[in-house]
This record gives sequence, structure tokens and C-alpha cells, in this order.
Amino acid sequence: MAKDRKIDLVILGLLSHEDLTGYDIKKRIDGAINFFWKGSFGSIYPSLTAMEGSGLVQRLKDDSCGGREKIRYHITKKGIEALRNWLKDEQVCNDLKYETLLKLYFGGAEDRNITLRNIDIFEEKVKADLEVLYVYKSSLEKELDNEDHLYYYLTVTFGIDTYEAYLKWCAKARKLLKR
Amino acid sequence: MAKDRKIDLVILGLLSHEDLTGYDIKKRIDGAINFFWKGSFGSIYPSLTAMEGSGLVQRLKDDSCGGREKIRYHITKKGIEALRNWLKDEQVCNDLKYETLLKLYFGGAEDRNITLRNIDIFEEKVKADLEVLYVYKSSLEKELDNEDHLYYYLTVTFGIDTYEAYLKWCAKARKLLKR
DNA sequence: AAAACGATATATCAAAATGATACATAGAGG
DNA sequence: CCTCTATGTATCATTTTGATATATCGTTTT
Repeated sequence: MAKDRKIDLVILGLLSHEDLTGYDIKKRIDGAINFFWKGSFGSIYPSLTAMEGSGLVQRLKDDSCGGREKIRYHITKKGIEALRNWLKDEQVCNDLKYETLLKLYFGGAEDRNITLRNIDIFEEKVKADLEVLYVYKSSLEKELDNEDHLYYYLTVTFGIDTYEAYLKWCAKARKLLKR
Repeated sequence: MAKDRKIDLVILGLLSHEDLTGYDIKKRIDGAINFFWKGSFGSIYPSLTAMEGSGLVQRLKDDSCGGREKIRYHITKKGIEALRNWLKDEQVCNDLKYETLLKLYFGGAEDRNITLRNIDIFEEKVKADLEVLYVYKSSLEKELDNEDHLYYYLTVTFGIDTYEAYLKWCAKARKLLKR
């Protein structure tokens, strides 16, 4: 199978803004990006090693003065090129796994109250996430003239719009199930 | 790491309605379920073998009269129990990977027209999927008194509601990017 | 009648991702 | 001084993907 490590593009995208260590990258992914992409150390470190080998990123000299090792990576011209080619590639794969919907779909195997409870659990999580997204939004919309902030803003409003649709659906579903 | 094969639950859910072969299971997953869960042969066959070993499913006698081998599986009492325990488990993991949003987030690395094109591609796919969902919906709402159909209907309306929210967002995003 | 083709059916493999764990240092608070 | 949390790199078993191999069946084309 051909090379298809999606995590590479996440890392290249992050490195296109600033030099980062593997640990930094993990923190970035666990932040705002976490709403639409995940990544673990188990994929980040091997990806960095592989991309160094193929010349997409380069290891910077250890600038830490203490004893703790710290490997900062810098994106190369070739890395920028790979990132831009991916952006231009018209094939996209949006891979969604909603365990909530899976449980809903097979809800008939249990009592209806279990399904109602699962909808409650989903709703709670959505509401909590929405609070975070609202904070991101009001922070970002202050500086939409910044190109990057505009893109971040759009991903946030995508989240808000879909999460608000989730909440409306929850209310409708509950009503139908309680009839 | 503890046992955590999510594909097991998909298979158990499907087998709780009817006896199926691995190939049948793949077809079911590629149908309506595909909107919220995916599964490949490479996970289905090993899962069936493992679940037979742990007594969650059992292999039925080969009822095919010809020479082609065909292995039908039946869910056991233990399997039903596992399915119901999963439904009652309050921990859910909705794992969403939107490559579209990833490209949007890193859009600054390329021309703005690339981002606009990527939004168009996303919108086309969403519209096509919505057509399918509308057909499912009108077919299912004729018999909502059937318990199972009610659950299927709810997963379909979830899809419709979120996909319609996607479309509204596309329009807004385009407007903002073209300003 | 033969050939070609697509659907049916099981199975395996390399590559990728997850989630956990291991190990070690730095800094802050009690 | 000790404990706890954050920082930092790395690896491992397990799971999943997507591709490929192999073979039969039924239908359509030549």
C-alpha cells in the first residue's frame, strides 16, 4: 500500500507556522484541532522520524541549556511543497465514527430508557463543547483581518453550527421517543 | 491494552436481528450504517473468528448446496449480553476526522481559491449524501410504529439535520472568504 | 458454446493509528 | 525534602484500514 500517513499533513501544517517539538505538536492537536482531528504520540514521533528521513522536516540543534533533551523540528521547502500539494488534492476523506449513533441504531436490543439516557449523555457533551467553541469564536472574531485567524474562525463556526444542529435534534428525538 | 474492538459491537448489533455471513455484514455496514461507522473485511473476519472463540457468536452449519463455502454466524446469549452491556455503558467515543476542516484550518499555506474550491467539493458530497438520506427518511417514516424503524429513522434525521447545517455553513463561509 | 465480467465469499498482509506505558527531568508547593 | 504536575521522547500490543489473493457463481457478450 502506498504511503498515506495523514498525521504527516497535520504536523506539516503546524510546522508551517512555527518550529515545534513532538510534545508541542501533541499539545496543538489536543487544542482547537481536537474538534476535527486526533493524534497520539504513537503516531507523531514515528511520523517526525520518517519525515526527517524523506527530507520534509529537519531536526534543529538542541537549544535547551539544561540536560533535558528536546528536539525541535523545522519544515523544509520540500515539506511546504507536500503540504500545498495536499491542499490542492481534491480527494478528501471525512471519516466519522459516531458511537452515539451506533448505539441509537441498535437501541432496539435494550429498553427505550437506555436510548434516552444515551441521548442525554451526548447532549451534555455537546453543550460542554459548545461553551468552549463560543469562547474561541468571540476571541477570534476580533481579528478576522488576519488571514490565519479567518481560517481558524471558519472551523470554529463549523463546529458551532453543527453542534447547535445536534442540540435541536436531541430535543426532537427525545420528543419522538417519549410519545 | 484491554480488549476494545469496536467492530465487535457493530457485528453483534447486526447479528441480533438476523444470522449473517462476513460478506453480508460488510454489505450492511456499507449501507445506511456507513454514514456513521465504517468497517473493512480486514477487521470483520478476524472479529468473527475471535468472537466465536469467546462464545459471543456461533458458526452455523453450511446450508449452501453448491461447492462455494459460506459461513453464517448466529449470536449467542452471551453475545446478546455483551451487546446490551455496551448499550448501557455510559462511556462513548465519537471519533470524527474531517479532512475538510483540516485543510480549511491550514488554508493559509495556499491561495484562497484553493480553500473555496475545497468548500465546493465538500458541499457537492454533502448534497449527494443528503439525497440518499431523504430517500431513507421518506421510506422509514411510513412505519414508525415499528420499534427498530424508529431507531433507524432517528439516525437518518440526525444525518439530515447535520448535513443541512453543513450546507448553511458552506454558504456563510463562501461569503466571508469572498469579501 | 465459450469467454468475459461482476457479484459473492473468505482470508491475509503491510501500513497506520490508538491508547497505554515506560522513563527521566524541571519546577512549584507544602 | 518530598510530592505532584508538566515537560519531553520513545516503544509496544492491539486494532483498523485498504489492498490484494483466491475461487466460485450467474449473467451477458461474442
